[in-house]
Parts: sequence; structure tokens; C-alpha cells
Amino acid sequence: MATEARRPGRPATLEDVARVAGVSRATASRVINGSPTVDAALRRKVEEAITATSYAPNRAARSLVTRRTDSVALVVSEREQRQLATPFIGRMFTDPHFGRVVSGLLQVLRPAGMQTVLMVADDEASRRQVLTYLRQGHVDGVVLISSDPNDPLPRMLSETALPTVLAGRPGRSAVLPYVEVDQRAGAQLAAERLVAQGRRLIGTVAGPQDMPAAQERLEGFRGALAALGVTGLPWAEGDFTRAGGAEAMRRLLADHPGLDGVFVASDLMALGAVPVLLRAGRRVPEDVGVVGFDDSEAAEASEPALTTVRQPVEDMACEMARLLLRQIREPGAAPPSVVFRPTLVVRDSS
Amino acid sequence: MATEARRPGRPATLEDVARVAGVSRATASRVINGSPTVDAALRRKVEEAITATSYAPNRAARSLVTRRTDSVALVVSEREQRQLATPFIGRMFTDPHFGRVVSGLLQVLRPAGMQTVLMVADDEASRRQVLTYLRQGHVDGVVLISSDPNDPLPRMLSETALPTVLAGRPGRSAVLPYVEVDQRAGAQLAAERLVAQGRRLIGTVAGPQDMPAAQERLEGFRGALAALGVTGLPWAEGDFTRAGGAEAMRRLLADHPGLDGVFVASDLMALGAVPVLLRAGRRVPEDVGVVGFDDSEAAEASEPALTTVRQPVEDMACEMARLLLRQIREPGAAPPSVVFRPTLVVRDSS
DNA sequence: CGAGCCGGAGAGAGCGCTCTCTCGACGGTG
DNA sequence: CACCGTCGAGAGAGCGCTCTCTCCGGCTCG
Repeated sequence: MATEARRPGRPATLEDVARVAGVSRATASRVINGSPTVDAALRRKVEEAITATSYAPNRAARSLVTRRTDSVALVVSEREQRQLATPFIGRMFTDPHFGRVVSGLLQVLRPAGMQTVLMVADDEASRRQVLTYLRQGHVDGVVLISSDPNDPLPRMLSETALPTVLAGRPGRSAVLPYVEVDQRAGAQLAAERLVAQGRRLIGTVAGPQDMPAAQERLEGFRGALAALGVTGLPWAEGDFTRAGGAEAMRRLLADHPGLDGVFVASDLMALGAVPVLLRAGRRVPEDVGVVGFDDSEAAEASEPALTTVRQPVEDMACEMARLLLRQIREPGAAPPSVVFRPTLVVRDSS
Repeated sequence: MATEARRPGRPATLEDVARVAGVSRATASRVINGSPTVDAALRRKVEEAITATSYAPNRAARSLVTRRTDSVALVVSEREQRQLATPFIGRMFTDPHFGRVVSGLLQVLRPAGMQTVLMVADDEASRRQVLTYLRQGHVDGVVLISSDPNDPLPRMLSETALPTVLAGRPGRSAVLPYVEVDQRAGAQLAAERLVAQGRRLIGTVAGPQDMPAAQERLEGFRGALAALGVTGLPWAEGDFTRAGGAEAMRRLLADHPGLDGVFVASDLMALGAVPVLLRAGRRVPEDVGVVGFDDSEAAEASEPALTTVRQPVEDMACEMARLLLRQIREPGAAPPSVVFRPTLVVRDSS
């Protein structure tokens, strides 16, 4: 169209829009930012000009003056992977759980017009780099997913004034809002299920005991069993991987061959643990009942389908995004953390 | 430190650095951007000032004048998911394959100082939104991962001048560079393996035949078998999901109970197909050999461990990032597409 | 010894936008 | 009829940076 491309090859600017609409730049800006003090006729003209020039605001220019960027960082913080030969970045990315979190976040961030910048911190250097980036005001807020309980990033972030939300309670104390599932309540659901089925020789494959979530699942499970009159909980520690779950199950079974029920603190570990039981000649659920944790996709696909404690991961991620947006819009008071109630999903394994 | 924070609460600017170093803004800028025409003594002073003020350049301001943003978009384009009750964004995120791609991309982008912005296009509106964003110059380049062969986005992107790389060959013709594995060669590896084991009643669970990759795997497999003297390939179409693989396997087995070998066009489908065979009383690999495609993590974990055609996903993603960076640095000529050679990973299933 | 050259540094414009300040027009009031 | 308040619109500064242009001083060369 004739009105377009005053300067060849460059996208239209507000100046162009104003000229086409026959108004000042300020008025065009008012229309774009929804100011109420614009005459209806002029507003129409500006809107037409915007269409005619296919104008879209330059975020860099806007951000320069407003000090907002309309984007947030999704920071994935991982334990350093020194032992790997190939420099493999972001092992967490291949975890479907992570994908569910991303999906939930985008569900809220996208309609809010927020862009999401993906960053990984997996060693001292990258952590510094990420922090510098964040501190420099390139994003309005941060969602931090950390798999390392000793991660210094939460504390470092809490020292900046940057709005931040954590996925899960941080290992070290940091006064940042987080979103998490009630681990103890989840463990209690598992305990109640197994006991209700008449199982009494119950063990658990726990997660790494330096992670708060894993600790709470173990303690919560032990406490719930005790409340139900079952004491003396045998357990083995896995590392939240499939292989780790298998290994822990093997140890547990060797020490306690009479087990008739197992709470495995993650579905992924359960996926490793169940075959160990089967190969040892135990039928699941007839001989040994198994309850997992997460309700990941793997739970449904496993053989037999896994009875498991469901975390509403997507909902939790949505809530994280909402908490973050609230902090961004109302600076100052950090919103309270949110703890979700887990539910039990009964399938075949118990 | 005393020299910091000339203006309270705001990060240091180039002006601050210059003042602290006792030079002009221009010289400070030269040092930061590595201009060679700076006296060594001044350079030192500026570098000290940078440290003292913990200065980091404001990207918005820089981008405003350079028209570069030092960030690229990772656009995930998916078929519209109307049928879902909950607005579930980005089902692809939960696919470990996607995570591997992200990991590979970051491996190259991060050292290059490029930020990665995550975007999803899953319907007409979001596609337009994404395109507007991209066209406005908010990113220097685009990596497009599309699961929809009829996706209009590649064509739309090729009409912009924006550097772009596609993951996989696009369904519709678009003159954009892509990175992909040689599908036919992969299918040939599978055919050779099965035939070498003396199998002759060979079928295949193919992928959706509107996807080029799935087509080529089927045709490549058929062609390779023919070259080996095996003709008349029975096949069933799956949708690249686990359940779809199981369903297709069931149909295939019902029509051809005498099968002694199956090429399943993705590991995920194989994960569904193998249990169908086992439940039908076929031993794997004794009665029926199974070869998958992808060498996903699932392949190793499956029971029996899956013999599969390996795609070097991370390497391919690295290459995508490199192609993109090259386009960004040398505008004009789009680099050629790159096709990777697959390899066969022999495990237990065939 | 003076003209020309060149390396190195500073001055200053301007990228596209927002937002304050100013101004004009209009209508209601004393 | 003069005054004031209000509403809508424009003028213009300035966000932090890059980059061209200009200038200065020291060197080489005729």
C-alpha cells in the first residue's frame, strides 16, 4: 500500500503512524497504550494508520524509557555436570516434568504479552553470567527451577530486587515466594492407600535426602504410617532417576524380602523399581503394592499402570506465573508462597 | 564500593564508567566493543571502571541503535489442539526429543552470547502474533520446530528476510535451510539389520504419511527391503505416539500374524508396539525382531532394550544454531541445508 | 623545516519510544 | 463579560547506547 514503508526496508515507526494519521507522535502513543483521553475520531484514524503501516512498537525503544521489558527469564539451574565428557547442557530439558512446567507458565505468560527467555546456569561462570544479565534489567522477573538443594542462586536472587518465583521450596533459606505441592500430604495419601489394602511390611524408595522435597516425602510417609499403627519403615535412597530407583529397590528387597508394599518417591524411580520386583518373582500389585509420586506420563504407560500421587504440575506452573506477574505489577510486597494439595490417582499397581 | 551507584537504585551506565575511568563515553564504548584503536593504559582504566561499577551494557539501548538484539527465537509450531478441554500449550515440550534439541541449541547459542526466546504458535492468532513479533526485529534469527506438515509458518518466514533455520525438512516448499537426518539411510539400516538376521516376513509401523519424514522412512524401508530381495511390505500407520504405535501394531499383527520383523518408525511408537507383540505371545527378539528410530532415552529403558536407528539430535541442533549464526553474521546468502547420517544402535530387540 | 598523514580520543547526533509540561479551546460560573 | 477549570493534543526532553565526524598531536617525508 502507498502509505507504507517511508523508509525502505525498515519497519514503520510511531512517527510514521503519526504522520499517516495526521496527529502527533504523542497522540499515536496514547492510542497504542490505551490512554482514555483521546478523541474517538482521532483514535480511529490512528488505528487505521497502524493497520496501514503494519506498525508494531519497537520493544527496545519502549523498554529503554519505561524500564520494563515485558519479558521474564526462565532460569534452569542444575548441578554441575563435570563428569560428562560431552558438554551436555540442561539435562533437565529432557524431563517431561520440565515440559509441563513450561507449558503451564506459557499458558499465563503468553496472554499477558510476556516473552520468555530461557537460561541455564550449570556452573560458577554461567551462574555469574545469568545473574549479571538478570540484574541489568533485561527481564522484569524470574522463574527459577533448581534441581540442586545447595544452589546459591535463590539467595543471590533474593538479594536483588528482581521479582522472582521458585519452583519448589529452596534448600537454603531464601525469602522468595515459591510454589510447591504438599509433600507430606502426598506421602500420607500413599501410606493410607497401602495400609488400606492390608499391607503391613511397607518400605519406601526415597529421593536424595539433601533435597527438602525428598526429605519431606520420607518423613511424611513415616509419620503417616506411624499414625496408622505401622512402625519401623525400611527405606533406600535413590537419585530420582530410573536406574537409581531400580538400584535402590534392589537393595531394599535384598534387606527386606518380605515387603508387601512400596512407596517410591517419584514415578521415574518407580519405573525402575517395578521391573526389579517383577524379576524377583513378585507380582504387582498382588504380592507387592507400589505407589509412585508425580503422576507423570510414565505412570500411565508403565506396566502395570502406576497408582501414584498426583502433583497438578501445570496448575502449579500457572500459579507461579501469576505470582510473578503480581510481583511485577505491584512491586514491594512479595506474595506468599502457595502450596498445592496432591491427590491420589489409583491405577493398577496398588 | 565508593565509585558505584551514582544514581541510587539504577545500574551503572556507560556514562558512569566513562566518568570513573576519566575518559569519554565513546572510548568506554570502544573498550567494551573491543575496538583495537584504544591506548592500552586507557583500556586498563576503563576495564577497572567496569569492574568497579559492575557495569553491564543495556541491551535495549544498544539494540535500539545497532538493530541487533543478540537473541534468537525458538518457535515451536504445533497443530491446533481444539479437541482438548484444557488449553494445553506446547505438548511438544514434554517430548524428550524437544529437550535434546534445546540442549544442543544452547550449547552453541550460549557461548555466542545469544539469548533464546521461547515462543509457541498453535493457532491462527498465535501464529500472527509470533510473526508480528519476529518481523518487528525483536530477534536476530529464528529456529523453527514444526510438527505440522501443513504449517504455513515456514513459508511466511521465508517471505521475511529474517535468518531462519528449520528442524527437519518443511512439508510445503520453503527456501529455508534445514537440518535433518537422512531418513532413507536410517530406514535402510533397519532393513539391513532385520534381513541379516534372516527375517523375511517383515512389516513396518509407519508414521503419519502427511509428514515428509514419515513418508521417507516408509519409502526408504520399502526400497531397501526390495534391494535385499524382500518385497510386499505390510504396514500400518501410527501417529508417532506410544498409544498410536500400539494400535498400529495390533492392526498389523492381526492382518499378518506370521510377522518375524518390524521396523517401527519411532522409539516412542515402538514402546507401544513391543508390549502388543509380547502380549500376543511373540517373543522379542526371538520370534519377532523390532527396530526403532530415534535412539531416544526410552529405547534404552524399554524391555527388551530397543535396537534403533540413532539420530544425533544434539549434534543436529548444534548445527542448526551454527547455521543460524552464520546467516546472522553474513546476511544475504542462506547457507545450504545439512543432512546427517544416522547410525544403527544394536541392543536386544533385534 | 614545513606539509601531510595517521593513530587515538572526544563531541554530538540520533535510534524509537514515553511522558511531562505546556497550550489552546471550550464551557460553566460569578 | 472576565475568569477559571477541564479536557484533549502537541512540543520536546531524554532513556543508554553506537558511530560518524572532527580534532589534536606526533610522526614521516620531501
